[in-house]
Amino acid sequence: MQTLATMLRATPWAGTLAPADLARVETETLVRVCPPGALVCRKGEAVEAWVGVIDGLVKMAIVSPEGKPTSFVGVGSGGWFGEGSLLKDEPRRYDIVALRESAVAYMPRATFLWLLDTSMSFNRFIITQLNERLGQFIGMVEHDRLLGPEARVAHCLAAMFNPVLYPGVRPSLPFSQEEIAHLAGLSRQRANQALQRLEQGGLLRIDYGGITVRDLEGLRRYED
DNA sequence: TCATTAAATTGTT
DNA sequence: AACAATTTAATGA
Repeated sequence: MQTLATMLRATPWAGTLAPADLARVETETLVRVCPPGALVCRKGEAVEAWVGVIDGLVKMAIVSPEGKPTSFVGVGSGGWFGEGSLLKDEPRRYDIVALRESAVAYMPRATFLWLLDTSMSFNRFIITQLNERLGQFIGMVEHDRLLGPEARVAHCLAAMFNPVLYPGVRPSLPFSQEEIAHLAGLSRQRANQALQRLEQGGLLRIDYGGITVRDLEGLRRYED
């Protein structure tokens, strides 16, 4: 996944578009390369585009008034997000931060709405996307209430490999343990211990500055 | 290419 | 939250 063209070719809805229409989408969509730590989108700004990750890794996050950062979801290569805010015509509610150098696509609102009006498969894709996202968040609440730290981390990482939401994610994720802690809503030392237990269970491998998933099904099914 | 230093990340208390 | 150990990146010979 390196260019907008290859990303679009891999999406299910692009295949049913007429070549001219696909070309139009490609022309109207902007691509920007964001260095690590850069803001891809700012909280509070008007939502003028649907955002896709061509290559790289970004996260949705906010900082509390006290300055405590909380991350919600990571989005890897091939993922799109922001359709909810785009449809509701509201200001963006989260910051989007690049975790490493990432190529990001911005599809203008007009293009997005035009696809909604003209392409049935695009509509189906959006419905599926919203549905998957809903399921992801319901799962997060459920795990947050019922399961221990190890399972929280496990499910959090497994969610990064949802093939519907993030088609192009590779098995190794450059997430520092601090990032994982933010994503799972844990302190860093608790996340550290959880990761070590998961590594002992053979579910993943801890690398410097990241982790590699070895048993995705095991992570999905992990329970205390 | 190798050695030294700085910065980031991790494991532990 | 703070510390020490480890790994990577950067710098210069």
